[in-house]
Amino acid sequence: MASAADPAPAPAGETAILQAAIAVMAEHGYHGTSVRDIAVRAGMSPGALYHHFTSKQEVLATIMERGIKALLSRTRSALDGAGDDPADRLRALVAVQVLFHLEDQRGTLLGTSEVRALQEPVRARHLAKRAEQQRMFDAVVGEGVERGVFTTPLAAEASRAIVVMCTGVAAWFSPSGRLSRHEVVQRYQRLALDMVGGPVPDGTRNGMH
Amino acid sequence: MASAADPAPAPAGETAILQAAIAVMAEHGYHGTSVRDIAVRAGMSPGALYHHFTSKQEVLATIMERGIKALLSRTRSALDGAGDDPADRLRALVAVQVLFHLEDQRGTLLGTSEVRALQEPVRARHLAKRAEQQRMFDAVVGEGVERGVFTTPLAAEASRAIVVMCTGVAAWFSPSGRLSRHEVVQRYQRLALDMVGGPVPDGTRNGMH
DNA sequence: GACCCTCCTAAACGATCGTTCAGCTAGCAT
DNA sequence: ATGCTAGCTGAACGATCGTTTAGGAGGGTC
Repeated sequence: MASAADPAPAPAGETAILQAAIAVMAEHGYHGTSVRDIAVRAGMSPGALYHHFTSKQEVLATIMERGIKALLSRTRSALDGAGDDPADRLRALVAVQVLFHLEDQRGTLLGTSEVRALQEPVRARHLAKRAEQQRMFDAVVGEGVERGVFTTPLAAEASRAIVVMCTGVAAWFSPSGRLSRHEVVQRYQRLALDMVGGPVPDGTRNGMH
Repeated sequence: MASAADPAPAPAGETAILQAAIAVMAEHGYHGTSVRDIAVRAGMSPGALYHHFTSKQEVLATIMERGIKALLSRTRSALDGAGDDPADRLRALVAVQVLFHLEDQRGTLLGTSEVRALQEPVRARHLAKRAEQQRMFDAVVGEGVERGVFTTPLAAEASRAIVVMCTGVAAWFSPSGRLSRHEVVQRYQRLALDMVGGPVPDGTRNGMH
């Protein structure tokens, strides 16, 4: 019964290593983090790490692959349940993108700044998945423009800016800050729709002065 | 006469070290770059580096301090010459922010991902200057909203998103790509004004369907 | 010619790096 | 009891790290 009640069950083995690596690498970067740093934080000796991973590089690769896979999966299922309206679909994309990077801020910092530390061919695979993620935004924005729901002449630029802006929340958000996660999502949905020239709630449209 | 004609005069001494450090550190990060890497690329032996800097850390500090100082200086003088209209002032800020990060893409990558490698008190000073830079955007957006030129209810979020979006160009821009620097500037000016609910040229305003 | 200063090289320093290895322990199957 | 395996410890390995040191080449000044 203790296992269900523990708020932080102090994970062991592979899970402990991955959590420790995310924490330490997010702060000091891949090359700024030693295998000893990771092992100590995971509560084991340096050698024990090599029972679960073949190298420090494989630890990073595992973190990055699972992270991008989870993001792509959540993004796809959000689109699946978003209906047909381009504005709804863009709101769904933004909600997932913002929430994902808010829930795993340290993982996001790793994902954005340590791609360069990945060795091939993992690095190329990772970049391909990031491009795939971007393409889902491009498609939703592009369809909105085709249908006349979005009026921006800068679909490609707006789409890229939206992804960058949503990823950026991981760099400044604080759970004890002024805004809740939900409020951040709502505001970024509005900003995204403003960028593509999409519809916003009655009485609050920009330029209605 | 050769010195004036050489396209790349192969800098020596301190300049060579700084240029080499920016190039190598932008690719592999501070901890992923050795003093030997920097020295070899600068055309000297590792020990020679210590005639110009007291440590590898001081090399990074010099790069970061000069970079943020140049950005702040250019931003301030852009505002000085921008006139009174909030839209013009925001366009001036965006132009500087985009151009600066396009002209020194590698320096930008360093500036955004290696702040964590800076030691105190340089790190704190650097973060303070970054906050100062953000505050200049906040002030321009805030005044535009006060005057009714910008209609967004999300001034703070839009301001932060604009800075993030403009900084982000360093990550994807290619001089041989589809867009010139000038075109990027113009499009990002438009995106920024869309985000704050500002005026855009006649016949192209969003929502005019 | 003597002196100094700038800039450099070559070699070496101790520390720390990623990784390996021999061996110990606890649990489970036979 | 015996054997097997998973998970771990502690010590050690060669390599590379940031930095220091001794000394030399070259140019300007008295």
